[in-house]
Amino acid sequence: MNFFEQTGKVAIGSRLRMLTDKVTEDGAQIYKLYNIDMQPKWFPVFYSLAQGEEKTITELARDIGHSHPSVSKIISEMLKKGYVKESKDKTDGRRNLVSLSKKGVEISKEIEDQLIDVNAAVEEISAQSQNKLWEAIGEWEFLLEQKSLLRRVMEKKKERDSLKVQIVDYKPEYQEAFRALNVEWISHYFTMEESDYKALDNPQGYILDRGGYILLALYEGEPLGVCALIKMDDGEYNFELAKMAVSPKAQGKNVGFLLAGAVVEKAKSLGAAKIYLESNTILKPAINLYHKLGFQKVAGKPTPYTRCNIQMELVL
Amino acid sequence: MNFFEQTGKVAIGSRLRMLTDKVTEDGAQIYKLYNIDMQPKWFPVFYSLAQGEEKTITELARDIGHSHPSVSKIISEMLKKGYVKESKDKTDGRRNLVSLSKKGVEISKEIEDQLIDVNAAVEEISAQSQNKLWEAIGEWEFLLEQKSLLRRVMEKKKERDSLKVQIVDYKPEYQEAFRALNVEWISHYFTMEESDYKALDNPQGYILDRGGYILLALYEGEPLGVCALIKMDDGEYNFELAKMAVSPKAQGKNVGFLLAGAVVEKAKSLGAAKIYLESNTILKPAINLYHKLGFQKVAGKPTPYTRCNIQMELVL
DNA sequence: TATATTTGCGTAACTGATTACGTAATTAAT
DNA sequence: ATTAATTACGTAATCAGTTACGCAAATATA
Repeated sequence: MNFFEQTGKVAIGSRLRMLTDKVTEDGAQIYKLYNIDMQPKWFPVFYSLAQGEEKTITELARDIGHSHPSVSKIISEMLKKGYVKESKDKTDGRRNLVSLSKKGVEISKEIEDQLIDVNAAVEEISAQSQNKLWEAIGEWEFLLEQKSLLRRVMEKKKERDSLKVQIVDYKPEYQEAFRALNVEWISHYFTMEESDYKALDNPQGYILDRGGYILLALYEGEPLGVCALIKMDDGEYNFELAKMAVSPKAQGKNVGFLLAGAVVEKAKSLGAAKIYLESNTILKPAINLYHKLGFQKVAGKPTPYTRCNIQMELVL
Repeated sequence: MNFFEQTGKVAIGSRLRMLTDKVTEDGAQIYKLYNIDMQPKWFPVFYSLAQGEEKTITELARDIGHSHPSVSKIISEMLKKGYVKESKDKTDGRRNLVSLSKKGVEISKEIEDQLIDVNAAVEEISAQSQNKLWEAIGEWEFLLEQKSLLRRVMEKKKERDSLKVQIVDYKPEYQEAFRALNVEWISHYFTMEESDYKALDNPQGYILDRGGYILLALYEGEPLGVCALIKMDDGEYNFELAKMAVSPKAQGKNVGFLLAGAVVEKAKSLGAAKIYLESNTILKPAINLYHKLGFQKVAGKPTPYTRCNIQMELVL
């Protein structure tokens, strides 16, 4: 098993599967040892029924943590052996009440010695181990219940990505990147308009000199995201979030979220009251992002862009 | 998961399987998160090949602990994706040398971040656990390697059975059992002979009074095994092990071994030099038992029994 | 040198689970 | 009282592995 020590914990799934196989392997042999005509996979169902009460297929499935078709199949196999009997529920014709037959009850008595011995064997292994497998499984079940492995990995990914992403202020040397990243997506989804060129060709005069700001997200030093805060001339101290662009290369690297978050923080620290933005509903990831940051849909503002079909606002 | 706390450790296989499923479940999603077009089940093969060298199907299978058909199938799937390339070994036409293609090497670089994050996620779970699953698996793998679960269960069974089996000296009240148990097997496999009746009908006169002994094995108080030591009249102080019978009810309960062992001990403690016995090779379990106790095949002694086709002897 | 055994590996069938889907019975809603 | 939604559960297809088997190539043996 040296292999798994090399791969690292990613392989925990594979490794678990192999141990499962090894533990399960001997199952059939063990029943044979006790002269019990039973398949290992029947055991959970069998045990659940041995508690005495009649149970439906679905109840059994929930009990033992299998899907109901699995239980359905197991029951039909046990039926063939005569270990269980079925009866229709009188008040509910869909339900199939299953219980141990006389023969099944006999088997359940014969099986007791086996349970004792297997238990003892497992305990023996436990006693020779520093780390208790049984308890470790319980802890994992609990922790995965709280938060799935996928969710945990997503968090780790975000953490790591965040370290690589650096938010910086605009400098003239970034003008080309600011232009290119915006042209890329605008011309992909729509067509460039008059006001686009104005802002992208001359961010200094059109945005910064008018009291606006531009932030960039550098991923490992390379500018992969840009976003402008344009001062609005509505009499109050509000900004429009505009010209936000993230390179497809940065997809899934959390760049958009970090950048937009930084922009909101910037506006807040400047003492702005509101951030306004215009977008289009076909840009679903963007809309989702704005929503996540707290932007709410508003309507009715005049806009120079034909591509705008949704307007949003965040009160700071 | 309350269910498993009730069943006891017998269900460790089921429980392991369910945890395996849960851990594996998210696998495909995780690859998607990193935009990697790969199936979780490919990972072990992929990882093994990423070490650089060309490997054959069989080498890969051994490496990752799968069967070779499994690897064969995985390789053919990865081939379709263009992640690996095959080439025939020039010196051995059977071998199929597999290595990562250029595309595969690219993927292996992309995958690195994912390995880091999954590792971190697993470590996080570990840090929140008292019992380390990863290490516990390692310990189980080691201990099962040393001695399989089946073997351990067998030992536990023997221990428990031995406690229930009691070896006692013959008393007149056991004469019926002594007779019945012997008649059962002799008439099942052969036919009762003159000398059988003599010994079975009158053990006192025919065996005990002539310096012989009879031991019985009681299983939970019930006599299920009998065995006689008949003093031989060959001039030395030797015994013949005879009229050994174990009830089919006691099958697999270790009764035969305990009984025969006790008989050998008895002879030894009496200062006998040898134990001799006659049997038939169709009684395989019996022959095995004698063999296990150290009896060796001998030949040439005269015998009154037509059913005897093998003679054995144990020098004490 | 001929023959037997071993090895590599692909195909086929099986296994123990799953998800997907369909049908019938029950319950809820209008 | 219909109609819609939910529930119970069986069948079929799928999945990721396995064992069984057979062929061809290589190696060992007589």
